[in-house]
Amino acid sequence: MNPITVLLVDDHLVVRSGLKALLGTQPDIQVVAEAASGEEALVQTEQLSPAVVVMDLAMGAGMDGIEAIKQLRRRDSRQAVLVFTTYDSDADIVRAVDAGAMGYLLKDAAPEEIFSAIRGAVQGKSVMSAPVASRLFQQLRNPDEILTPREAELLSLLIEGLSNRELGRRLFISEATVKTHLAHIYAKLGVETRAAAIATAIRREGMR
Amino acid sequence: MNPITVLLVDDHLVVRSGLKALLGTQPDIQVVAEAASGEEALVQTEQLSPAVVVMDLAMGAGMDGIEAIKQLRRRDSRQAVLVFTTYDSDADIVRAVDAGAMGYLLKDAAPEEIFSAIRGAVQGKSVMSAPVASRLFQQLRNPDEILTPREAELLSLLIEGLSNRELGRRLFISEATVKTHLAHIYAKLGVETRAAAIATAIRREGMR
DNA sequence: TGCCGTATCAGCCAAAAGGCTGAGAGACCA
DNA sequence: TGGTCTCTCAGCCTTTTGGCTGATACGGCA
Repeated sequence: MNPITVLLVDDHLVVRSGLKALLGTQPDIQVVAEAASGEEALVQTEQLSPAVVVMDLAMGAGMDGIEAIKQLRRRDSRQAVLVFTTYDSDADIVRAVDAGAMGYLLKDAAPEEIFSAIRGAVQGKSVMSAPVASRLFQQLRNPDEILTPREAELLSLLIEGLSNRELGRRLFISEATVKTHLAHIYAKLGVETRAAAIATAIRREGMR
Repeated sequence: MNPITVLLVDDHLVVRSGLKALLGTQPDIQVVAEAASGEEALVQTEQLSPAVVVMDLAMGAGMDGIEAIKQLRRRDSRQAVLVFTTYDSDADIVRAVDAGAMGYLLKDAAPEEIFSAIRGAVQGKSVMSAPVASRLFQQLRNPDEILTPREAELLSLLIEGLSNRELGRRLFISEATVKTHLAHIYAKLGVETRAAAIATAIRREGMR
């Protein structure tokens, strides 16, 4: 049986080599190429059609990981994308999954976990580190549970179309505080603008 | 039977006197006060409790008519507010009705129309000039019909949470054009910000 | 032929929103 | 007692939005 071909995408050489060495210990996994940026990843994928793309989200310059995943999805390539990153922020997890990632691994994951994630990915199984999975499930089950009471209150007014100033007046807090809450809400909903937050919140049913 | 007490609110003296003279011809209608601004209108209403407030929307300085109507509603006063204005823009009509206006008359309305509007208002009947009514019904029936095809297209992307730049790229037009379209959409939906536009559009069912 | 609606774009300016950092107070829990 | 979470606020700076004015172009309709 042919080995699973893998493309590594990470802007740090050390990480790439380390991962490559690690994966090299597995006879059924073969790293066929490396890329240091999202752009490079797209080109390499096009040319080599690896079975799995293991990608960091934070790329120093140019296209970031999320965008690269979206681009790959758009070309309806059949590669499975595994996110391999340092942090497990709520926002990144949601965005990566939305973009089409098959799995989400933390860099401190055990080697065996990484191997099985890659093997599972080619079979269409999605794998994620335990802490990541628990966060994601919590999100999916009830996205509002992860919002604090105050944040939920603010969100419910936000979707009425109020401005920051109006939100502040309504809740008897300063505009600065409103902005702080909003930043947290955006992070938790996995969006970047109030427009997207409203769209997301209203769509998640119940909030209308 | 006591005459219907009326407060006139308009920043133009000539309009007030003209209207006062006109209404003076009707024995069952009595103008008890006049105000030249939204603020003044609130004070006068408080003190005199007129049965009907006839108000222009465009006030030179300070609080505008829409805001004045909202304030009156908030104090849950029992006055009926009739909008008496020069223009019949879609935005103003919707906003005035939303704010709680009982009727919407154009300044070129026939005297008889004005009299009957005032008489109807005290009985809880809402009256509006024919062109106003037709616009409003069109809005309510299907708000999208009044949007041009291009505007509707833009709106459908807007509620996805895209920024102006992204909208431009997606539609192959400049950001300037996006802004122009947005301004028109806001006017037609009767909102002022993209956040409110999204909230409104999604709620009007069908757009989700 | 001239006007109107639609779609396109520009430039300028003010207001709103967002990113980032840092910080203090109170609650709760280990 | 010390850490963590939540809520609060500030300042600074950049980007995005929105308001306003004005302009060009095309197609239909009177």
